[in-house]
Amino acid sequence: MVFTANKIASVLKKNGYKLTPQRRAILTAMALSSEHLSPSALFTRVNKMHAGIGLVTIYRTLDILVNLGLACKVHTEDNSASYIMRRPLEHHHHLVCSKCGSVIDFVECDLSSLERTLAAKTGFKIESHLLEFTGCCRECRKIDV
Amino acid sequence: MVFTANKIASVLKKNGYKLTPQRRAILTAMALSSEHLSPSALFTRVNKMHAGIGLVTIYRTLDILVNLGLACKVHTEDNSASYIMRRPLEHHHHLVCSKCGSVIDFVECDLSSLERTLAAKTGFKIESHLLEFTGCCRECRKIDV
DNA sequence: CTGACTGCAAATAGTTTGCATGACG
DNA sequence: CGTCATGCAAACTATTTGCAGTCAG
Repeated sequence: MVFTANKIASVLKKNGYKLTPQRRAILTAMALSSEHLSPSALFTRVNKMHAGIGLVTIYRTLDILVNLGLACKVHTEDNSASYIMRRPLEHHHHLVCSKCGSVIDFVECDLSSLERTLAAKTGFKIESHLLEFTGCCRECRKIDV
Repeated sequence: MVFTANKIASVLKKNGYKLTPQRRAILTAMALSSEHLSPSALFTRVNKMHAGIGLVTIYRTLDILVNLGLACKVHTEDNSASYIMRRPLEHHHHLVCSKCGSVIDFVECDLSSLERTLAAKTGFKIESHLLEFTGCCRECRKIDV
């Protein structure tokens, strides 16, 4: 379950941010998408619903969302960032299709024992981890043989 | 054990690439560093040893190394890429210090059962995975307290 | 009202490309 | 010697910043 646009809107307010039509449109567009969107992809979608919103506003809004922990940045192969609404509470990871770029989330991961081992061996204080599987999704396997 | 500059040089030759002084300098600089280096950091180091090498050449050489599987790209927090010499044969992952950027490799990972579960659930043919821990290394913990 | 927000344009930063010259093999 | 490699400058793409006008609360 993803945060709804309304839910996020109220979090924004609580943190002293104003709720402008632009921000509403951005939140709605993000909530409607289950994939990660690059700032410019989001820009395109947002402008279909509500023309005239600047790319800069997208960047600034994404920045706020990330700072509040409502959205998260995703690593992509090309050099641009992508953003996706964060699931409440859930720590999650991605399964990325190298052909079509579709992304599936998953929450399963049991790395705590490995984490302890590594911490003990290296003296690191481990703060987070990134786990990403790459492969070929069901659809692309059909096409490609 | 990291590839030595010489070892890599011979792989380059085998693959039909010419061995220029610029490439030698880049290989040496990379082999000397245990951390990942961004193209511009590498540029700085390379030019200390052998002035006059263009940043463009760094990019082109890194590209070749990645294609030959001799170096690999590392994810970083800012939007730039970093590269590090790859260890021969070994499948490995990184433990990255968020303070100083040092990288420790490790090979331990047991993700095969998770991989099977995900493959069954999603229909993906999983080809590879990326696992990266981020934290604060022993040295930086001393300094920072 | 008033400070926060927006859009524009211009500035940065990272990376790529076109092209004439230069050098490895 | 021919081809691949290099360096420069310019092109591009992604992102950030300065600023004056606008609007939510």
